[in-house]
Amino acid sequence: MGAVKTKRMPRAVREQQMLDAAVQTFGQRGYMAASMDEIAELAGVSKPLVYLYLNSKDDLFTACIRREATALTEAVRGGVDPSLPADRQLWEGLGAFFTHTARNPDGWSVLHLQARTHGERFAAEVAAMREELVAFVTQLILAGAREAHHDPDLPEREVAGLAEALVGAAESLAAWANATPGVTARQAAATLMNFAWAGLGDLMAGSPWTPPEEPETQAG
Amino acid sequence: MGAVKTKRMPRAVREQQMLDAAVQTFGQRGYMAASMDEIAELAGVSKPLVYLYLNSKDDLFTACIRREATALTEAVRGGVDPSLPADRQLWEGLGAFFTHTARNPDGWSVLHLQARTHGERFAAEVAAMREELVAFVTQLILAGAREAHHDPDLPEREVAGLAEALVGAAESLAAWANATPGVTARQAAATLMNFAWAGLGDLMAGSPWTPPEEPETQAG
Amino acid sequence: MGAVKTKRMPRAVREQQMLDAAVQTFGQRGYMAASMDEIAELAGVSKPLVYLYLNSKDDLFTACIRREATALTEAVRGGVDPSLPADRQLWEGLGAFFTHTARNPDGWSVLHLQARTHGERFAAEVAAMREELVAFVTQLILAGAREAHHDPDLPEREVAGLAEALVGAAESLAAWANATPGVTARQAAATLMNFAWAGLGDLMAGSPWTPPEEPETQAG
Amino acid sequence: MGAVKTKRMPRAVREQQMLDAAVQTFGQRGYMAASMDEIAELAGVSKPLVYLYLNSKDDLFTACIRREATALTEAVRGGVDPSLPADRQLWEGLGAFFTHTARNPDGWSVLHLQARTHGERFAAEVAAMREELVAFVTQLILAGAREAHHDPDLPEREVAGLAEALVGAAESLAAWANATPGVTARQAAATLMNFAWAGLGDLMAGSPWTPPEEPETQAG
DNA sequence: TATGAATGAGCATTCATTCAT
DNA sequence: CATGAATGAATGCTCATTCAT
Repeated sequence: MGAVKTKRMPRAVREQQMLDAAVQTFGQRGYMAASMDEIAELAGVSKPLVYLYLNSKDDLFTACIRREATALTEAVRGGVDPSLPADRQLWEGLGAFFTHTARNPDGWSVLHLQARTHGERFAAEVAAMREELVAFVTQLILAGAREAHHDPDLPEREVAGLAEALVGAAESLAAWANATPGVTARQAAATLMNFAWAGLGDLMAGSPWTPPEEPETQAG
Repeated sequence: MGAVKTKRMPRAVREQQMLDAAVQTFGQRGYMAASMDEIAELAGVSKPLVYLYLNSKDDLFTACIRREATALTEAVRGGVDPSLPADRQLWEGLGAFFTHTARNPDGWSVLHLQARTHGERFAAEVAAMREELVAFVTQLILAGAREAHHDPDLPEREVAGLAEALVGAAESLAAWANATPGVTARQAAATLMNFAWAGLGDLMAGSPWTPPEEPETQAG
Repeated sequence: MGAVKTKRMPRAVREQQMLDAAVQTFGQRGYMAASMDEIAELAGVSKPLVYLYLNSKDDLFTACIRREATALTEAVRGGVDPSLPADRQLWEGLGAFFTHTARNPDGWSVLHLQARTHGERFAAEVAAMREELVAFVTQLILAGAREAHHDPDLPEREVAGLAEALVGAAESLAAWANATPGVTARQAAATLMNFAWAGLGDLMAGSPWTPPEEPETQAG
Repeated sequence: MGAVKTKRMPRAVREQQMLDAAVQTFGQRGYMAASMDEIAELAGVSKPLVYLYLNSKDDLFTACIRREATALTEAVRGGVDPSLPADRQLWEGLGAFFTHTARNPDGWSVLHLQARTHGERFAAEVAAMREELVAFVTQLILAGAREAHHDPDLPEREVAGLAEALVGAAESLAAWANATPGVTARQAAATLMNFAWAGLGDLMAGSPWTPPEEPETQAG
């Protein structure tokens, strides 16, 4: 179990092993139920070394949050082509989001569940990342409105609320997609895109939002 | 601190006091960080009495979840008039939801955060309640589609995903509304209703969903 | 479970019910593992009543020891006809002993195991009874020696040791007989009688002690 | 009080110190009344270290039983010269037994009293050792019978009962010898040897079994 | 006579954290 | 760079015992 016991490796490498073990353990057991003993064993090192490098359980958890938050935001930003129209950007961003969370369930659990349930300090850490995502979505909404050149009367707070709702729906669907067998990241993205862009009213009237054909692998 | 030390009360009353204290403590500290000592003190009783009545930390937490889940579902169902059209029912349900969660932040924390992060047993308990809400929303969506007499091509799973997204967005907005000063339950409901019913596309094109005028307190 | 809940009985009767429950519980669970709760429930009364009548766990246990010790000594004394020769008396006494202990395993457990393992106070209580039995056996040995009119050179302490060994062997065989299926009280008595009276040397040389034919039910 | 606080010792040494303290505490207080706190303090270490090495109160007790059982059987077997005649072997074995139990009263208490009164698990552990002793005695009885070349008609179960009685008598006498000032292991062995080998009948008739003179230190 | 309500005190166990090497 | 040895401080839980009625 755990990493193979290879001795004497450079600090940076060891640290990553520890963070890997920590994310896995925190994600599966929860912050409080995860013991430093278990993390150290899973990382294949002795407990004092974990303390030497990461300082304390608190700091270790914070490091996990930061690493996973960065990874997630980079995945989303990296998945989006800023030259496309707003709805296409949203569609791509959602796809990247669902793909990343599906591939890193422990990291997502750390961010979405653990970090928000164990003290303001950690919650603030994720909140920062979340605000980045919300801001990104907010920009998309405003850009979309501009593109519709309707200069729609969307007040500041209203847009903030919409972005918040969209991100919240995405987070919720991520868990649903992970838990429902047969639902892919792409399908989750499509469902949410429909919901968010077309709205229930249009959907019921038979006017869904139409996803582009095979956007990722397409030539043009 | 804690309830006034009133002695010798009937069991039923004491049990409610204990549940009150437990919901508050679990909601604020988290399941693991909450100590039975703290709960007992807050309830104004000795620890053995808590164990005598509620059996174990596990059982106490389960009792909290059940009480809060029941309270929430009843608040939502009770806030809806089933004779109204679908969008109105949704509007009222969301209003009741945001109102209840705003008034019971600790209970909402127990359901939304704590119960989902500490073992399958507890998660399953909330999942049952959540499914009830999702089913409720699913019925509304189907009813709305029927009302639009368009027999829209909404496959089973698609509807489930939509309902999931809507509930998720609501849950997320509840936290946002609680945390953002000046955002009322009514405003949160309006934002979400706009988002869900009209969709971003329509919103950007200047066609929002229009809430009824002062539905609860209206003259005519 | 437990006695049928009949209310308002005279104190003496209730006390016996409590002692019955206590002996059973102490005998099976052990002194420390037995809880006053369990005893009260088994006795079909509330805990305060147990305290009202028997005062404390300590006192309750002492009462159990006394009752069982008295019952055992009376059974042994009552089973012996003092007009018979020494070996016959020993034979009858052993039979009564094995019969009683087989019929009251919980009481025997209280005396033989529990009382000796939980503090001097209790041990002294059984020691008193045991000394009575040892004294009885000592008298039999001296009487037997006199009957053999050999005025054998048996010093005081030697006789005490012999009696001690005999009683110890009996106690040990009682447990063995209870645990070994198919070994009756009579057989246990015969085995011990052989061992004690004839001795291994004689047994090996083919000269066992001969038990009388059907002593208890005999005509003459 | 307790061991001098010597820091940083190898695990094996600390474990023995802990077992020493545990045997003493269990032997004197009893299994349930002994607290891990007391044992740790007596061992001169902190409680967590006891748990780190010995795992649980249960396991600690089991370890005590095993250590003491092994020590006792080895003492008895080591005290016997198998080339001697049966009665001499028995005499030596009894001597070793009484000597060992007199020197390790706490260990003997653990085996004889505590282990038998606190759950089947522990009882089974001692029962194994006891059966070894009973088997040893059974062999001696059969060997003795063969030496008397009388091919005495001793049925299987009869011999088992005899051995059981002898061991039981020995166990009982061990307690008696420890509690009676002035009774040495040698005297206890002589008393039991008389009782067991010659039998009360022969003793009364003036034909005791004769112990060899100074067996351990004599030349021939 | 009898009990529902209540508690002080203690116990086994675990965990984050630190020396000394 | 790395660890075996060690602990202070909690925490969940139980039990004998007592009021107030």
